[in-house]
Amino acid sequence: MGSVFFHIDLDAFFASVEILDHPEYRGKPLIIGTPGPRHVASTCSYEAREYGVRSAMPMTTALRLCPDAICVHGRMERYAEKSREVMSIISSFAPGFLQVSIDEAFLDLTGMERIYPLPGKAARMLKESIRDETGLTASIGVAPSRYLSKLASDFRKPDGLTIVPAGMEEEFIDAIPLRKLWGIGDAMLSALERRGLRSAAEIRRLGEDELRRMFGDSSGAFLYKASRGIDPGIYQGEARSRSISSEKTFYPDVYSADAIGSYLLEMSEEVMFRAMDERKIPRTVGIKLRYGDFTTISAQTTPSNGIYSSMDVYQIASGLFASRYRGQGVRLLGVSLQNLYEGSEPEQGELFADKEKKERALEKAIVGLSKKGSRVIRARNLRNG
DNA sequence: TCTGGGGTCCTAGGACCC
DNA sequence: TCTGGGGTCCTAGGACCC
Repeated sequence: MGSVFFHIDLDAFFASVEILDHPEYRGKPLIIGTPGPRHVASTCSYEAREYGVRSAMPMTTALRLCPDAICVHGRMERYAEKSREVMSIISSFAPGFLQVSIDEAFLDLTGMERIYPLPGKAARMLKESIRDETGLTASIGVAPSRYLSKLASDFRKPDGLTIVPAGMEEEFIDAIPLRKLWGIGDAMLSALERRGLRSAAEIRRLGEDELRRMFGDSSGAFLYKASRGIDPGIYQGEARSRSISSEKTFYPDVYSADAIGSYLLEMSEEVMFRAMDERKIPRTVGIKLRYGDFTTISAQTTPSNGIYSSMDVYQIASGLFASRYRGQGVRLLGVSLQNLYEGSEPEQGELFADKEKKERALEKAIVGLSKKGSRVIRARNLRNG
């Protein structure tokens, strides 16, 4: 009768793909990440986890914990390819498919008792198909809400299956530490602790109005629902692109104005090419600037003239940079496009110079070429072109 | 522990409008 | 001239996720 959701989570996804492609890595501690300062691990094998290595951990720390780990650079294109294989298996298993990241998806099996009378058995079948057809293992959570199914898939890993039956929602939530609830990070955890709230059961004793007063409307409503296992609606928004960004951390810090200029140019081109590829036009350009002491500054502007070429982006980004920069070593630079709307041409009646038209035509040609696999995109070509 | 890169969403204040 | 209320857009910063 009630709702039935699956959350499917691939185990140590990047590391598992590397092991598939390099069987000699099997059984060894493996880290996806570049050794050296200012790098972090993106994933690691379960063998590495035994040493305490975790995702997002600085590589220097990871290698201190596990000096013998094999480190490999991430190969995003290969992972995306493998992800498509898995997602096609999952999406053909049942309707109500919702992919939420490269290695995770939801299925809605509500009302499918005829085909899958036992959700647990269905989940085992799906795990087997994924393993047989791709060589990868997945952990699955089965629960009456998306939110709970996501927590359930993480409950037993790797190759796990956790079922939360209707009526057991609160018991299950109570078995999970607050910090592991989706949407509760370090800041929220401290805010809760400051008020003596250490468990979902304690949060549940407070009314929704009280929680909203304490934590604000949005967080209050979130806590009220999450502590009861009700989906707080985190995955409801349609998946559309709202921003495109590129950023880079340097080691050592960068001081040279020339170097900063060429990085801004390169990143401006990269984000604008991606926008054109998606047939989007940005209304806002932003920059991000981080100094050696980790102070982070962001700035954005929405020019009335419109943004139609990567030279527009570069000029705006340079202007923003110049107006904020306080002459210290730069640890990180980033360029972003926001407020994207559909379209590949300027609005009708919009004024723009001949030069702009040519610039845009040239860039469109380059996007076309790069789509065909050609590797001709180069910042320098445009600079004097 | 010395802190990536790519995203989404929220908040708070100010400008501006009716 | 001492001063409402609601709405929208913009900016800067921050929390959170994978």
